[in-house]
Amino acid sequence: MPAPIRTPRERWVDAGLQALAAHGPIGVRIEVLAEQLGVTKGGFYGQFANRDDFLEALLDAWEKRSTDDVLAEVEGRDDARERIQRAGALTFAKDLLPIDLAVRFWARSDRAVAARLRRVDNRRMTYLREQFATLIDDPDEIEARSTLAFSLAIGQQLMAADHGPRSRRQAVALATSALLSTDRARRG
Amino acid sequence: MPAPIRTPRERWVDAGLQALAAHGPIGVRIEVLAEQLGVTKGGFYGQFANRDDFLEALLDAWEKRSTDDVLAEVEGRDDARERIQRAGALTFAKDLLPIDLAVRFWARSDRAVAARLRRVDNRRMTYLREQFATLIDDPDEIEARSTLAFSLAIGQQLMAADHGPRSRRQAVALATSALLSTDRARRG
DNA sequence: GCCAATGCATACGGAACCGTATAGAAATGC
DNA sequence: GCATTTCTATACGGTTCCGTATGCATTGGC
Repeated sequence: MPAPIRTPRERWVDAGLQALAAHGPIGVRIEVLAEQLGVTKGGFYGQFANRDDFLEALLDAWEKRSTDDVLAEVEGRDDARERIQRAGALTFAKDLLPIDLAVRFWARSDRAVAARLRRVDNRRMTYLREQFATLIDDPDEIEARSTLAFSLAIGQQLMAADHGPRSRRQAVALATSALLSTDRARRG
Repeated sequence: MPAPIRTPRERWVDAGLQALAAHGPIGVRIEVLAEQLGVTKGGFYGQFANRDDFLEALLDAWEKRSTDDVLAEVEGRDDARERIQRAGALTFAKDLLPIDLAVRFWARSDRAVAARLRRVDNRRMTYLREQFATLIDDPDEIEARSTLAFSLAIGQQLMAADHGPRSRRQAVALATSALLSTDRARRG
C-alpha cells in the first residue's frame, strides 16, 4: 500500500552532518539541505518533528559512528602501538573528523551536547590509557601521554602552521613516535 | 559641532567577538548585537559598511590581540621554560581562546580566514621552536615537541574527557612537564 | 540659547528560513 | 486498472535578519 520513501532519514542525516561540519549547528538549514538533495522540505517533516529533533538525530549518528563503529574495528590488532595509531586514524578519519570538531565547538555553548561529548571522549581516553598502560607503568606518565595523544589528534586538524621543510604528516609522525617511545620510561 | 559617538567601533567589535566565539561567524547578527548593547542597528551602518566589513574588523582585532600584544608581553622573561608556558598561557588566555577556536573553525570553510590563521600560527610556532631550541638540539625532536605543545594548547580546550582522580589542570600540567623534560634529549 | 552636525530610533522592503496545511503524485495490493 | 496509502511539491503565515531612508534629539561651537 505504501509509497516508498524517496529521501530516507539517512540521506537527510548525511546532508545534515555535512552542513554541521561545515558551519556548525546554526548552519544546518532544512530548506538548504532540501535543495541540496533535490527535493523540498515537504518530506522532511514526515520524518523529523522539527529542527531540534533533527539535530538530535545528527548527534545520535555522530555518537554511534565515532565510538561503537570505531572500537569494533580496532580490536583484533596485536600490537598496542598499532592499536593506538589505528584507533586515532579511525576516530579522526577524514569523513568523521570535521563532524567531530563541529560537535566540540557546539559543546561549548550547549550543555546537552557537552554531556554527550564527555561520554564519548571518556570512552576514547579510557581506551587510550589502556593502550599506553601496556607500554608504560607510571600512571602520571600514562595520563600525560594520553592527554597529549588526544590533543594531537584534535590539534593537528585545527592548527594552520607550516612545519618548515616537513609536511604536516611528517610533523605529526614525529610527534606520534615521540609519544610512543619507551627509552625513558621502562615497561613493567 | 558633532555629537560624540555613543557606541564606538570597539564596543561593536567586542560584542561581535563574543558572538563569534559563542556561535561562529554565522552567529554574528547585527540586530542581536545591537540589542545586547542597548541600541538599535541605526548607528552600526555609520561605522561599518556592512556585515562582511564588520567580520573583517573582528578578524583584525583577533589578529592584533593574539600576536603583537601577546608576544610583546612575553619577552623579558629569562627562562625558556617560563617563556613557553607564559606564551601559551597568554596566547590562549581565557578571553582570547574562545575567539581563537572560533577562528580556527571558521578557517575550515573560508580561505581568506585560513590564510590569516596560517600567518598567526606560523608566528606562534616559530616562537615555540625558538624556545625549545634552547632546551633541545635535535631538530626532529624540536618539531615534535613544538607540534605537541601547540596541539595541547588547542586540545585541552576542546576535549571533554575527565582525567580520573586528576583535574584537567593537573593532567595538562603533567603533559606540559613531559614536553619540557630534558632527561632524554641532551642540551647542546 | 540657538545652529549645525551627527548618532541613533524608527520604519520599511526584501530575503532567508521555520513549521503547517493541502493537494497531487507515485507505488503497492488487490 | 483501481483504491488506498504515503511521500513530497506547493503555498502560506510568521519570524528573524540585512541594508536603506528619514527624522528626531543630543551635542559642541558660538
